[in-house]
Amino acid sequence: MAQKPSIPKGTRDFSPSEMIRRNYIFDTIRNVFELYGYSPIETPAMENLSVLMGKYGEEGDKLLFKILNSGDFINKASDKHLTEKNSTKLTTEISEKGLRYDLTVPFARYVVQHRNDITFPFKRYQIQPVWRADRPQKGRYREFYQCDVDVVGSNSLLNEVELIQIIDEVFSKLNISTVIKLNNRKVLQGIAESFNQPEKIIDIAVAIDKLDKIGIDKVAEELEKNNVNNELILFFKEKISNESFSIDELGKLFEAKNSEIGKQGISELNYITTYISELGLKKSTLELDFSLARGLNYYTGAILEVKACNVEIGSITGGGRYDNLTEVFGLKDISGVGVSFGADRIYDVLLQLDAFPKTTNTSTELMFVNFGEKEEKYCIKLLQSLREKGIKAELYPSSAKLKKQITYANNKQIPFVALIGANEIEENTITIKKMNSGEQVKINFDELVNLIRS
RNA sequence: GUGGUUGUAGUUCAGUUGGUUAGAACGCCUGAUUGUGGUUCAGGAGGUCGUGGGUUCAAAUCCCAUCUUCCACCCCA
Repeated sequence: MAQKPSIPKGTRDFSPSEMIRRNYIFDTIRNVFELYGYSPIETPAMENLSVLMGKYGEEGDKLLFKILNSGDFINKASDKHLTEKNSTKLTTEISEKGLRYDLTVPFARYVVQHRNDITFPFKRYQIQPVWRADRPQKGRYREFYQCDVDVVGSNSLLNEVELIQIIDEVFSKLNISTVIKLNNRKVLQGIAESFNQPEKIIDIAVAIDKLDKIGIDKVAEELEKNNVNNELILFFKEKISNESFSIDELGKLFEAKNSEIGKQGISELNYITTYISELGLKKSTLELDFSLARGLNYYTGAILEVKACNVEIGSITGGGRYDNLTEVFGLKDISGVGVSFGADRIYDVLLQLDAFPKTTNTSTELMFVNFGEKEEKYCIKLLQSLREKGIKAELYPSSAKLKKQITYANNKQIPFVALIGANEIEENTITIKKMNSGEQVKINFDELVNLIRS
């Protein structure tokens, strides 16, 4: 009769064992964020569409989940748009809220809205789910978590340096080797400017970003299609796609063409790489990659992306500097820079590398077997004392067959089981079964505490 | 959004050119073992074959729709 229930496309349930692992990732990331002086905030799952629309480009708007207005929304829609069946125009009349697409735009809104309560520079982190109406694939979901760290109200490049350190710290704690790819939008702008096509910057960015994936020839094809001039295409073909092409060469180009923006991009990159090479990284390598562009078009300065070594998966972290994000909400001259860790992909990477810690101390350490009413009353007091000492313990809730109770402990991987029957109560002892060996010992309460702690 | 792919027991999967009662392994439950799990042995439960419609004497099998899964594009964490 009842149909099997299900969940929407691209969403997932998480079992206890998955949650233990997910929390391990979140806890690690959170600890690093706090170590670097960032404070947590949260924002609502839904935002007004006016906040979200237009921030992610045309494609992004399509990927927003929109929420229908309450009440008789269709009655309030205009007949004109209904009969025209114009979805875009109709949407604005029947929906005014949407689920957040990322954490950066809601954060910008937050900063503007609370500007009087915030002392700048404002360093915050935020770990919450986001939603995208994308077609799901592996490592790509419609609901997923982002872990964002941003600092707004500071132009200092020290922030970029610090973010790279945070990335290195997080992945070294998670035991993942990574490559951090770094570029600067100003460099790309400088290139576009040097070849007299500054207006093509977006097309160029979108095309060149695919270099690793489709190769230089296809990139050139796409640039041609977008009417980018041959001189520029040739430059990409001969220089940018060439491994040995250096930052100094690029600098010379900008000198020759007198591109201020390009020169600035180069000096920013040099600042960051010099700092990082002095500080050193634990488990990551920092690489300049002039083909890195990133789709989100609010970036204006440094852009970076992190890939895990030895795992075929999209980028697991990305971010950059954005100068004008708060401006669209009416607050000028506030620059921000931040990165976003993709917890779900990090989970997949850890799984593939088999890099989750073997011991998870989050589950029960001791279980009391339940022999009956009298024993239960006796055990529950011991249980309370153990919990007060910080030991994770539980009492089997009914006096089921001993076999069933021990099977339960076995499946839950509880290392110690306490058997307290009439004899033990009389003797004031506790029989402990060590589940890994099957060995049993009779001890007292203090000895038990020491045993579990050892 | 475009093109392709997938769905059978709790799980992973068999299932012949459409043909009687849809199978296996693992898991689960019961017992051997009434105070003892992971091993062994014996037995048992569990499926309107994703959903809805169609073709046929007859459909898990063929057709259509729909949902879901995975993949490529697009885009991205």
